[in-house]
Amino acid sequence: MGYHKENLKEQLVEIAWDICNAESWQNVNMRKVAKKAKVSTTAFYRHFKKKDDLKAELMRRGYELINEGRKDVDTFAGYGAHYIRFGLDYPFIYDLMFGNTDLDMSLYPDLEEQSNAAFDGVLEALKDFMPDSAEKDTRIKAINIWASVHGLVGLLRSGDSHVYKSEDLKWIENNLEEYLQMTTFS
Amino acid sequence: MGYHKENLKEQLVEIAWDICNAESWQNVNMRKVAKKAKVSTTAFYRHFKKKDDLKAELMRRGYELINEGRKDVDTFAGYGAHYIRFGLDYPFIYDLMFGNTDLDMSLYPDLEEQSNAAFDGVLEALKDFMPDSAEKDTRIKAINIWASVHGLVGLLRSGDSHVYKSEDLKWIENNLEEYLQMTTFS
DNA sequence: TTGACTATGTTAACTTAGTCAACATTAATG
DNA sequence: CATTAATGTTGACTAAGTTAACATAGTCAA
Repeated sequence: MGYHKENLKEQLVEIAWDICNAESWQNVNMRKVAKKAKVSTTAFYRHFKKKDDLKAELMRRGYELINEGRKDVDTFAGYGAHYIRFGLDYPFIYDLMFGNTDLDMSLYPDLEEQSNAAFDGVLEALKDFMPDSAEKDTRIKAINIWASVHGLVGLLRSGDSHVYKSEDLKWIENNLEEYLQMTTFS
Repeated sequence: MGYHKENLKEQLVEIAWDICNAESWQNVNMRKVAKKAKVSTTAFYRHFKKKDDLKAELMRRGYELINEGRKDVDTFAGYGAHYIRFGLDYPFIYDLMFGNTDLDMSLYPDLEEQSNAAFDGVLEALKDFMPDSAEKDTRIKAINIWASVHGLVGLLRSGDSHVYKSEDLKWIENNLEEYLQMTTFS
């Protein structure tokens, strides 16, 4: 009877992912994760140096998920919509990835790589879409789109307000492609 | 000799603001704030119910600051630039305001009001700028601009990367108005 | 097989941080 | 002046990240 677990590291990450995905990173703590894995609280430290490492791993998986899914997309607007939907489908994972995680990405090369790949996607897609533009203009545009997409996710999630009406947000959410077309290439 | 402090509540908020502004909200803790104010750790609880109240107050002041400053601005692009500069000048306060603060704003009406006013500003300025557009289009555009501005602050702050070159970011930062013009009304 | 080294777990305890309860003092009010 | 409300203090509790010391299991060379 296993004093050692099957593949504890993987298990811990999955448990943490599930909690984070369902309830936010705030609700992920060592004692809870350990209990679900049926190990002692500190078993974690045999596989990670600190809690931040776990966070980084969840983030990395988030990017991985985005980057995989994007391979099926062909239109440019569909591309942006893909990112936005990720933010809506995995809100708490998204928070982890794009919130102000005072995490130093350079400490986690695998994470950094996935993160860069995500932005790369936008840039490449844009190049195909507007092949005649000057290189710099394309990059600037990509930055703008990236910015818009992320800002929009925040707004869509923040919901109603006396100023930006929820009917607008609903319309946008249901017409992501059209919205992106409207605002990106007006 | 004052067993009671001059205006402790105000003092605590200012100390917290300073720490947060310089080092991020993560580094604001009751014991540190109390020590700087030369009172006991728990004196805080005579003026606030919990730490979140302090966070809400800092956020409210952040919005207040943005909203005041914006009265001097006249051009639309200048307007967006004003928001962006706030994000760059007060990065940690900005994080507090627009990061994923799982704070329920509806619990803090004063905060909510300032927050709404900030978005309102964009909408009003836009209406002046494109008076002929349909109401709904204007609102959608406002959402898009709001989103872009916030996303951009994030990018400007995240700095270099192998994909979005820092030279682009520098250019944008030094030419905010032009960038906004380019991307908003292309 | 054995013995030693390494990986992986466990227990106990330390630390930091938010918060509360009980008590003390000051200020204000009738 | 006596009472009461407001504001401070001390001490303690709790949650959560983390470390140290110890235990066991697995691996691999002699």
